[in-house]
Amino acid sequence: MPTKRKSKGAYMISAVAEMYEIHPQTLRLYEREGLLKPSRTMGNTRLYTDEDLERLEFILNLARDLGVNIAGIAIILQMRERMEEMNRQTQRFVDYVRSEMIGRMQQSYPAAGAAIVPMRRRTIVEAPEPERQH
Amino acid sequence: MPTKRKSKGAYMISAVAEMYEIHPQTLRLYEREGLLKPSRTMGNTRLYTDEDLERLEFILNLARDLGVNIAGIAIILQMRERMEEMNRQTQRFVDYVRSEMIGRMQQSYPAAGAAIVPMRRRTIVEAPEPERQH
DNA sequence: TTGCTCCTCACGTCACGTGAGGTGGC
DNA sequence: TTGCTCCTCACGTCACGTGAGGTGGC
Repeated sequence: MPTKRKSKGAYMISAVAEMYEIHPQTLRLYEREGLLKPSRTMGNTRLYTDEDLERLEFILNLARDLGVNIAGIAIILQMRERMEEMNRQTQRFVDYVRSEMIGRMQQSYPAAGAAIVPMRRRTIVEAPEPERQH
Repeated sequence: MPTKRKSKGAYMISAVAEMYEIHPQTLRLYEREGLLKPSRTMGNTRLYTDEDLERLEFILNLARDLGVNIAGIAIILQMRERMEEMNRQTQRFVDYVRSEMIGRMQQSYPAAGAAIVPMRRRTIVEAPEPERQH
């Protein structure tokens, strides 16, 4: 017996439509345009994971609140991924510098260690500001 | 006697329109929507600098080739600025690490210096790929 | 005067969202 | 059977680009 919710964190289209007050056809449109890629059951029914829903929330924020069209959302999604990758890379580099060099620095330049710590905090950037374009 | 070109690197609207095959009204529209901010003469005539034109090229790439609407372009422009700022900051940090620590590192861990150099090259990211969204 | 500039108003086109209509599987 | 799913086709609305029309300064 099918239910709207398939398993922990996997939703069928009508459940998602209800949760986000979005037309099921719109969800299918977003998939057709490449914004979402939900998995499917063997019977070809779409299954949205929590990860898909996080992505959907991001999409809806852009589409509804900011008025961005589908082409723009596609670009922004890939820029977001690139920024996240850059941040991961920067973070790895910062961690490397800290673990390999801080000890040595503290001995001769105690002030330098302080300069590295705030840098680390600023590298987390995930999404654009939800500012309204008048 | 007024000319289309005001001075080195400052263009009046019809010159810009001709160069990029864009309707003058479209340029005014982009300004009204906040994408471009050309300066003005004392007589209130728009003057586009080379910097404005670089920005315009970026906008036209998004609008014409990728089909992004104005709201999307506004978001993408501010994400681009943020990425550039992140890169500048990362670059400063990398330069700092290199100048302050490389000498010391080379003495005890010669391989570590090599790991820093490639990191520096990857931090230059300016614009999204000009891929067509089918 | 000429050829540019400024502005506002209005229209055609197209993308997006939504609805209808018909199908099929759990 | 019921209530979901899938799909395609079509329509209304709105944003974007463009044109017209009237103004003013170099």
